[in-house]
Amino acid sequence: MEDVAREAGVSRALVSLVMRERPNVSEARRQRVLDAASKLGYRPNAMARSLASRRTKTVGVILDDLRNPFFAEIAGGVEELASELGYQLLLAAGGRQARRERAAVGALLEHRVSGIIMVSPRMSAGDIAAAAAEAPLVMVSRAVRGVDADTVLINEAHGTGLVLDHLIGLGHEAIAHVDGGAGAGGPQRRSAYLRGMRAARLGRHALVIPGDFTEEAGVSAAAELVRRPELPTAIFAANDMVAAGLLGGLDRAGVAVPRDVSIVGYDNISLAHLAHVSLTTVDQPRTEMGRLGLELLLDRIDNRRANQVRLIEPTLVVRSTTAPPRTVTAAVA
Amino acid sequence: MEDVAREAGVSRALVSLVMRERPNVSEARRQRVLDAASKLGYRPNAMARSLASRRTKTVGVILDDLRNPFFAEIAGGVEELASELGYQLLLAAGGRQARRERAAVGALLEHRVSGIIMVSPRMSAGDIAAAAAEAPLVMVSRAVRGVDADTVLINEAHGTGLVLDHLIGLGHEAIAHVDGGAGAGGPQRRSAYLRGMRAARLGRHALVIPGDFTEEAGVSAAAELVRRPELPTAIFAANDMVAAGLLGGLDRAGVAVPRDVSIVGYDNISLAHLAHVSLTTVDQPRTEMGRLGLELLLDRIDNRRANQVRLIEPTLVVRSTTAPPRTVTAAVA
DNA sequence: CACCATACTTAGAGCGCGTCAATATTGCAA
DNA sequence: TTGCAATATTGACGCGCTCTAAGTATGGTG
Repeated sequence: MEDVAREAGVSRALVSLVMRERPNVSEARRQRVLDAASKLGYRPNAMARSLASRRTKTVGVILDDLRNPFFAEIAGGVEELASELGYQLLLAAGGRQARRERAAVGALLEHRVSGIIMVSPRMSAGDIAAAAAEAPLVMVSRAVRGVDADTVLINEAHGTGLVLDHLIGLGHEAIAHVDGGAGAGGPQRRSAYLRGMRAARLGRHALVIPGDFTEEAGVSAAAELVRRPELPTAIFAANDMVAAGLLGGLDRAGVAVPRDVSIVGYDNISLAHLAHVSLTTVDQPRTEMGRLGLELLLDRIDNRRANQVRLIEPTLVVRSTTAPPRTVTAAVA
Repeated sequence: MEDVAREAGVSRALVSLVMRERPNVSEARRQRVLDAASKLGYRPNAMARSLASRRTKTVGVILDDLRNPFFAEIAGGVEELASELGYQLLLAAGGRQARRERAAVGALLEHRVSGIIMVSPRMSAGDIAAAAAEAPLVMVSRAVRGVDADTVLINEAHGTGLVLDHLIGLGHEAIAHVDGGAGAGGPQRRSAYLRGMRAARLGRHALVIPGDFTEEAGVSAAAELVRRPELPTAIFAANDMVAAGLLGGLDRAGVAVPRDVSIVGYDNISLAHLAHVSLTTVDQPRTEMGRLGLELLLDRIDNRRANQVRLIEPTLVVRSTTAPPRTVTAAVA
């Protein structure tokens, strides 16, 4: 900085003012400073800057795994807005392990990120509260009571309701659910499913196949279902990966979709709309979720205010894996 | 740090030694310091640390877009290894625009990252050389001559060769190619395709449909192909997204795959192995590419040595979108 | 003319650490 | 006892910047 000042023939303070893009600097001097800087290849040192100013232009993002498109797309949304606003992104994956998540939080805090966005963390509520006490925190896709943080949530009950309404509207009664285990949204979708089935007086048809959010879970759920004496006429999968596994597993077992069984997924990941999959599914606007998460975070950083919960309404995307049940079709024919 | 020292009844220097996990500190004092630190909620300040030590435990990653699984999975590989080694990841997307990429590089350099991994950058060779002059650089999926950087490359010629050998082995002659435009690997695959066709004395059948790496390109390529008097018997798509678009577009046009046309993709992204897509494609080990990129980068950081180029050999994954051409099948029948 | 806003300089403290040299303390073996 | 290595302390400097306070120069306004 000294060198730049000397080169431009101004004081070090003025260089600092120019670098921070502060007003009350004449255009002429500004240019001379910028020219000198680029001539000398000078770049302000972000570390020194944040040390001195006690502020950072970085936010941390913690997610499960970048190789999971759901997380990658949310991170993409965060990144998009962050780069628009000149923020930097420090990214860490927790791999569904509370221990790794805690380590990630620690690393982010050591870097004094100005805030943290956690996407469906697996950590305990206590750990989350501890993190929230040290930095502004926004949770996406997980709710924890009594934590000083903002939350971006999908209205899972609504999404599940859309699925059931769609299937029941088609005439289905035997609607099974392959659940997502303990992961984000899994329990909510399962209980909304059970509630919905009872509300539609289909409680006796309710059937939950345990699973997780992987394609393998869908494959083995398919195997389990075909072993049973009777196949349900529709299956609501906890997410699209599971649905894809179901599609594959049922296909190999000679069960035609949607002729023999209708399938609905959840997430609307990119593969869902491919013509050869064409999965009926619940769309979650992931990029928006990421952007909204960062929006809340930045708002929280500079205006302290009450915790907010943003409920995002999912929508149903009807494609080709759902149709009226076989018996109904037969009756119509 | 002062406070921790006071609380533990030791000197500030000792706290520093403990925090840096240096040897020659007695276990007893170590524990006292760590206890005091956790009691006071002390966290070393990574900014101050790197300012003072002139070293950073962060690496920067620049890619196109996290919402593209290809990039997300490479980033996932980098993240995986980074977290194993205690490195932090600063991530930025360039959105295929040289301007944004330059800005991202600038931001990373201001943060004094200890190195940068660029995944198929769009920037000019000059810009890349400039970046390489300021920080250790590793490029993944793009080669630039005369730049002081390591490179992780896919052997595109080999991958394309695998595709053509497979198709020609099945009896195909009219093999078209939907190309990927100027993006990473696109030109290489196209020219390897053209070379391969000529080498197989099929030059007269060579047909390149311009496209890019999107599903839409595949859809419109399908439309273009069916408008022609004669359909090729096989199509080599520049990547899986294009292949997926082709599958969808051909399906809507009533062209059956692989009965009427065989399709081969490139990348083996997660959707490719789904039963309902089951795309024959060329597999690129993306996680490995990411890990290898970081490995090279860290090696470069602490042992200055000659530039390395690691050529990764892709493999062909034969699934259900390829079969002998119709005429041959008919002849056999 | 005094007055004042704008532009710029000077000087220096301090952000939270790492680093280093010099020195002190301890335990333990010879 | 001496000696020595392993531990620990002290004090000071500097990393590259921000920020404050106080001051100087310049030009325009009433």
